[in-house]
Amino acid sequence: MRRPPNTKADLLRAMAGHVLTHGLNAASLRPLAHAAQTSDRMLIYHFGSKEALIAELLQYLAEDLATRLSCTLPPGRAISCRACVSDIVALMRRPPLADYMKLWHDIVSAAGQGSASHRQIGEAMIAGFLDWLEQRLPEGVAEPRAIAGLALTMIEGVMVMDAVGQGDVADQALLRLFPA
Amino acid sequence: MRRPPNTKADLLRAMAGHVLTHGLNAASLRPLAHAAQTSDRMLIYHFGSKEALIAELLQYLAEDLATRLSCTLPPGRAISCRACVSDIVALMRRPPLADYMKLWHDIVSAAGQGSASHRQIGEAMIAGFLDWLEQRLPEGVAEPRAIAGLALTMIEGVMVMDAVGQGDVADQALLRLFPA
DNA sequence: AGAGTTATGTAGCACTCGCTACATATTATC
DNA sequence: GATAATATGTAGCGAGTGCTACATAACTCT
Repeated sequence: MRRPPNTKADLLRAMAGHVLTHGLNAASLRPLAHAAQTSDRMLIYHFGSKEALIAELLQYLAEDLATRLSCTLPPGRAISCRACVSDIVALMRRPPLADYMKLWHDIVSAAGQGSASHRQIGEAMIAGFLDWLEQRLPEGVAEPRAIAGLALTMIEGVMVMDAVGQGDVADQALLRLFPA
Repeated sequence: MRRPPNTKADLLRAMAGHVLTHGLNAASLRPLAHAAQTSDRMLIYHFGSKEALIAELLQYLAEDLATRLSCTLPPGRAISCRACVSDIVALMRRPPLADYMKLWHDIVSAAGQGSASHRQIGEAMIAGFLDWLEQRLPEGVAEPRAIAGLALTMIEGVMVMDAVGQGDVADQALLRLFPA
């Protein structure tokens, strides 16, 4: 294995792009293979099964999202809980992170339908987000873990409202969560 | 058309049961037809296309959910915002309404991926829920529409957290939204 | 009774799905 | 250079997809 032209990481990166633009439900082997300039035959060869491939792909995308989040927002603590949440929401609503939110809802949907692998990756993503969010809260906030949970739950609700075209309601709600 | 053994409403009721237990992604014509004791041929005959069928089915299910919500919770206003929200969440988490929440996330997922019909039905469901929720808030709440929006956005977030096994975080968040 | 509309069964088409069998390159090891 | 392990192409299988063509019942209206 000197310089394999298509290492697993290369494949994952290419497939991630496809999934981000077309969604999980359109993630069939042949389209994924085409996006990675290989064949369905080779995807099964590398990952064993579609289920295992999707699991690895979601893992890759989860780390990718976490990295993008940390790198895009200025490091350090927010000036207020309100600013912390509204900054994150604003970021999630615009490309390129908006695509990750569409994918996130695909994961939530599959997890709700009973897919253990989707539920696990979803649980881990929330846990990681929670840790990161807690670190971003302003200093001196009482019970930061609980506040982070409140903020994250609210953010999830906002993203749902956005998805069905009710972003205005979500905006009004955000204004009331942490009064200025 | 005297007594057609299978009227459209009969078909919709039977198919609704199937979709509630198996989800939207498993809603193919043949399984749906089997659930309604008819054939894919007849479903297309009655509804014109699968897309139109799903649209009518979701419309039916949305009205069904609204009816169940109104009939299950005791009529009248809640004693507090906190109780109002927690009663609704408790109801949504248990059968039979939990199935509607899984379906709801399927709708959100499809809407996010750009399906106009799913986005429309989702938008209408939120609007209806918002009206109903506003009516249930205690008397004397300032700006009840905005509070209903806050409560509903939070409820959506709680249901997402539940779907990925983070219901505990959602519970903690609920306790802080409307302090007792 | 004849004509026309409505309802339904049977068969099938063209396509996609995940996956596999088989053959064959390419590379690593001895 | 022989042998073995790794990597890849071609072709296809069986199942499922939405949908249609065709035939034919059953019923309504004149």
